Amino acid sequence: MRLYNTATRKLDELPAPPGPIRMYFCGPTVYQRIHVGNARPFIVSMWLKRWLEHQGYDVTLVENITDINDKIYAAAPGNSAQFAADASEWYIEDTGDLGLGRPDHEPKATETVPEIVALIEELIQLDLAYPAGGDVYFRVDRYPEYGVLSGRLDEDSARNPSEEEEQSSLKESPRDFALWKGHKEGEDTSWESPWGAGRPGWHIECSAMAEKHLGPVFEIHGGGLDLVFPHHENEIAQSRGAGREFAQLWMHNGILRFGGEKMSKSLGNVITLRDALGEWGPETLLMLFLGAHWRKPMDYTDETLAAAKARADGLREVFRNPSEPGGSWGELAAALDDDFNTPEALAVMHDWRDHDLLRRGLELFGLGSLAEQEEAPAELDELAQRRATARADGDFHEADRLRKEIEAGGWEVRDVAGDSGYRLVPKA
RNA sequence: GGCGCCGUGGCCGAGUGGUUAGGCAGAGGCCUGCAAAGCCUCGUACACCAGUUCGAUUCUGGUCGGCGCCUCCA
Repeated sequence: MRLYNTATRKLDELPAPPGPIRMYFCGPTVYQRIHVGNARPFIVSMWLKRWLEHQGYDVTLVENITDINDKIYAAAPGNSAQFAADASEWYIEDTGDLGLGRPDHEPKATETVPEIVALIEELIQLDLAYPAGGDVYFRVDRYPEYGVLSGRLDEDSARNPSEEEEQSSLKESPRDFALWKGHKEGEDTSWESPWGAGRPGWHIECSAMAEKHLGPVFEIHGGGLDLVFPHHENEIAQSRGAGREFAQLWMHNGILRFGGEKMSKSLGNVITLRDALGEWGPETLLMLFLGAHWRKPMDYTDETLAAAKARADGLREVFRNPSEPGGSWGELAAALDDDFNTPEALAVMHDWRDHDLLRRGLELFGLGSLAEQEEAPAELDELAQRRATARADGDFHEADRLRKEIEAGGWEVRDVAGDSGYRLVPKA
C-alpha cells in the first residue's frame, strides 16, 4: 500500500503487514460543536484504520481532543473545565453517529500535562527552549530543519507572529513559538510547572500525546491541510529536536469548502456535523466524502449532497434486485492500496451486482445499512395486497388509488415477477 | 509579497503519453395496464498559449483563474 506523503512530496510505500501501523491524527479543539469540515480527518482516519486492519495490519490510531485553548476560556468564563468536558462529549456523540467506530485512544491535553511538562524541560536542557516571564518558548533558530515540511525554510516566511502582544516581547525571535503559557487573569484553569502556574501551548500537546500512546517513532501522522504550518512544523521541531524520530509519513486531507470558501469556525460559514447528520443522515454524508479523494478540496453544497444521496439510494437499489455474480474484491483493494483512492473504489463497487461482495465493500466504509431491507408496515402491505387483487381483476382505477394511498404512507409499490407480484420500497 | 495545491463533458469526480473511468442529471428505446425498478443506446471533455514528442488532457515553461497556508483553524 502506498500513500502520498507531504514530507517527501511523493507516494511512499507502507511497511508490509502486519506493520505495525501507528497513526496519530489531530483532532478538534472543542469550544463548540464540530462542523462537517472537522469530520473529514476523523472519517479518513477511521476508514484507513478499517482498511489497514482488513489487510492484516496491526493498527493503533490515536486522535486527540484539544481541551485547553483561549477560545474555550472565552466561551465559558469561569466554567471552562466543565464546558470543555461537555464539548468533548459532543464531539464523541457527533462523530459516533457516523457509525465508523472510534480511534483506539482519544487523549485530552488536560490528561497529558505531566508528559508535556517533562518534554518542555527536556527541550530547555537541550537549549531548544527558554523560559521567559512565566512562559516557555521554542528557540527556532536552534533547530535548522525548521520549515522542511511546509517549505518555509527562510526566516521571513516562517515566522510565528501570532502570540499575544504582551508576550511577543518576551520572545527572542518572532519565529519562536510558545510551549508553555503563564497563567493570565480570567483563565479559570492552570497547572503547576517549574515555570509557575500556567498551561501548555497548542503544539506541544500533540508531540507529548503522540509519544505517550505511540512511542518515539510512528508510521503515520495526519490532519487537515491547514495544519501543515505552523502546527505540524512545530510538532516536528519539538519532537525531532528532542531526539525522537517522530512521524514517518504525513497525511494531509483537503479542505472542505462551503460557499466557495473554507468551512471554518473563524469565518463562521459553518454547518455543524450534528445538523448535517440531522438533515442528510450518515449514509449521504459518508457517500459525499467517499466520492472525493481525501487529498482534494471538496465542496459542501446542496447539489453535491443531493448527488451523494442519489448515489447511496442507487446502491441500496442493488440489494432489491437479484444478486448476480461478477466483480472481485481485488479491484477494490487495488484502488484503496493506491493512495487510498475511495472515488475509484466507489466506481468499482458501482459495477458490483453480487450482494455479498457489495455488502462487504460497503461495510468497510460504514455503509452496510444500505444492504438492509426495511419491512413495510402491515397496514401498507395489506393495501398492497388489495391492490394486487384489484389489478388481477382489471380494476386499474382502484389499483392506482391504492398506490397513491400507499405513497401517502411513505412507501412505493412496484410490480415485480414473483410470488406476491409486488414489492414495497420506502420512498427515497 | 512568500510557500503550496488545483483548473476534466450540464454537475460531481478518477485517471492516462496514443485504446470505456464511475456517479448524478438529461434524451431515446425495451419492458409495464400505467408506473417504478432493471436493461440497451446517446455526450468524442480535459482553462489558455507556447515547447518537447511520430503523437499530450497526461511531460516542460508561461498566462489567466480558483483555493489553502503565512493569525485561531481539521
